[in-house]
Amino acid sequence: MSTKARPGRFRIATWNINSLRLRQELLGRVVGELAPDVICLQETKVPDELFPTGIGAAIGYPHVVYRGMKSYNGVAIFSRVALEPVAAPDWCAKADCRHIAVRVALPSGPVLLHDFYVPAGGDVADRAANPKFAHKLDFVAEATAHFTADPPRRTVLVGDLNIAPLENDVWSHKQLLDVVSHTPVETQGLNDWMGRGFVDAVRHFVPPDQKLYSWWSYRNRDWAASDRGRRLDHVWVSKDLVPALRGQTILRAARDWTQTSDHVPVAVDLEL
DNA sequence: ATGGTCGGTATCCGA
Repeated sequence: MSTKARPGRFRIATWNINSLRLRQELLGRVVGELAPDVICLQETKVPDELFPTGIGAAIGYPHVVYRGMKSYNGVAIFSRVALEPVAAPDWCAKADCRHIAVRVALPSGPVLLHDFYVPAGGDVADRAANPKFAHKLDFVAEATAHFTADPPRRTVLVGDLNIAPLENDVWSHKQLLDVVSHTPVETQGLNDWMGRGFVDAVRHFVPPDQKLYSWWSYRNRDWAASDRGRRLDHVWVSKDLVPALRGQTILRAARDWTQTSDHVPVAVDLEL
């Protein structure tokens, strides 16, 4: 599969950039490698008043929406085609900038696009003992309820969902069953959410017996040799868009870039 | 079994 976008195709990428200001140049490098039409970011870690507003135009993405805060979280969408902001709720009654939504003005009609940064959930997989884990489960449950009331059509949902749902979305299913990101209560929650009318667009192309990761911890001397990855970053499409799916790319090479994020970009192509 | 490494406005917390 070509890694370059082709005419008539709509390529959407998602990347947990782990500080937009620190990695502005790498964002340009992602654009050079993938040439997505739209790129969704998480963990921008920049408050709106300090957002680097010039970089969108500088890398060929004049349409930019963002929702950030100091130090933590933050999401942003850069686009080559016009975006219309869509109201996004506060989840779990927290104004913590984990979701932004837009309509993408494609010639064939608008596509609704959601960019999510689901709470990581802390270290202890116990709702009662760990408020961060409770927040994560509540966030996923609220999002599920949201899409129950409003089933998706012509919708793409992307982001760092911080859950690796399949056995081969982690380097060791057995060893990670008790580790936050792969516990049964989380994977069940994620599957319930996706079940509200979405399809896993990357797994549409890659069979479930094949290992697939988008994140490797910084705490590993040699991330590639140990390859203890997890697939935390996802692209879902509403069921009506499944016939339009054309391909997927996980830019594993980006994990080797100098001063890179611990997540790599994930892209999906649609014929729309 | 343990601890390992990042980024932010930071000498700790979140990942």
